Amino acid sequence: MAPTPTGPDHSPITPAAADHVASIQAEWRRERPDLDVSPQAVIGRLHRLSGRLTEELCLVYGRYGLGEGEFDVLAALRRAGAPFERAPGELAAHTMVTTGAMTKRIDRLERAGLVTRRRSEADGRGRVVALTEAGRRLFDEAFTAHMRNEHRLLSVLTPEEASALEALLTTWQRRLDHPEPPPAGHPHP
Amino acid sequence: MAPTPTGPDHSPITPAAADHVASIQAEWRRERPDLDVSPQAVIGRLHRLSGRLTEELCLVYGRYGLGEGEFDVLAALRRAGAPFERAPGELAAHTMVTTGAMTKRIDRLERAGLVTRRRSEADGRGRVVALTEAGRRLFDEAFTAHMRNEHRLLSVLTPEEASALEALLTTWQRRLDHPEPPPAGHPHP
DNA sequence: CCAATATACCTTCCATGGAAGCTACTGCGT
DNA sequence: ACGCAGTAGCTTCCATGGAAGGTATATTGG
Repeated sequence: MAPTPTGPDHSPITPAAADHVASIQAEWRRERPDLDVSPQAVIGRLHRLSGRLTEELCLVYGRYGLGEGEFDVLAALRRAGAPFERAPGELAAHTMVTTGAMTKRIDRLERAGLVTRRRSEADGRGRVVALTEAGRRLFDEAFTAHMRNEHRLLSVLTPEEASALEALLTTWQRRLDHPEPPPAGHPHP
Repeated sequence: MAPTPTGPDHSPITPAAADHVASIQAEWRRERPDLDVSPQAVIGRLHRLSGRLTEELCLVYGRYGLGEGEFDVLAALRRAGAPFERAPGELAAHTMVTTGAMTKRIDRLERAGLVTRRRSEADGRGRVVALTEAGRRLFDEAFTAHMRNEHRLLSVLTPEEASALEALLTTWQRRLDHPEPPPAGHPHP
């Protein structure tokens, strides 16, 4: 579905509800008055906003012939620093996909000449994926554009808003990962 | 076996970095000191948290034999209110997928006996997708569990934190949709 | 009424990723 | 040395969704 952000009418796909989530909540309150659907106000909006931002980011990746997956792999290699090498398993862990998916991402990048794959000298089971010079150049350019894009997307928030949002997101993630840290005691079995 | 003093040490796929995003930013500051990567603090965390929450939600969907897509379609039908009917195009718009994807979702739900498909009487081109009694029962049960799950996930935030987060997310989404609303004027042709 | 165009859904093909199993290699215990 | 368990990456199959085009029906101008 072409989002056509510039498109005039196109109301069918984008109900253009000032706030889609709010109207969904209203419908649930009518249909299931027995439930408290207030968490959707946060979780639903987070989900939608995340999707919206990802969509925008992918537009930039696409300009460099990259998908989100390929971009992430190149980023992990670039972040490693010279000589820009990592094992496939490391890359899979960093980008949160299975090793099977990583194999295929590396296949595509190798075919495009952006990375090379060779056997590890230290461990015959292992492989080493390395950024090629072409890969590093393309990625550095793409990443620069990517950061420009992220700045643009974030620029509609004030620095205070962005900072408050960052803190809340960090807190939430941390508390999900570590359910009960405050009450000291019980080191548990 | 890894001692991991404090580490919950789960799967190798989840590096369990206390804050993965922060360490990624540190790497970028070392490798690309020319760029300001601060937006990642917000966008990266939003992306990761969204993925984490979606994962948790899908676990509940799965307990009822539903994928995220099917759950969304059933939700849109259920929200419509009795007799729980909508056109495929409406469903596609509500759930933000293409009509092609919607056709396949409806195929699966129809095969599972959760919805029916019939021709529209008013418009021969149109179809009407309706929740079956079995579909409504299954979904109402699944949705109750889903909301319990969302309450659980949100419960690690205080009501004040949740409310602040909701406000920030709403603001961001709104400003992305409507780039320049404040300077009143130009009702434009 | 007929032709031309628009609409609504479906079909086909392709891209991507997960799950599970396979293969090659390492490293340890005997 | 030798064999076996563990590890790393790869392969296969399947599920899901997007893009583009096809088909049937509706609508409109003549």
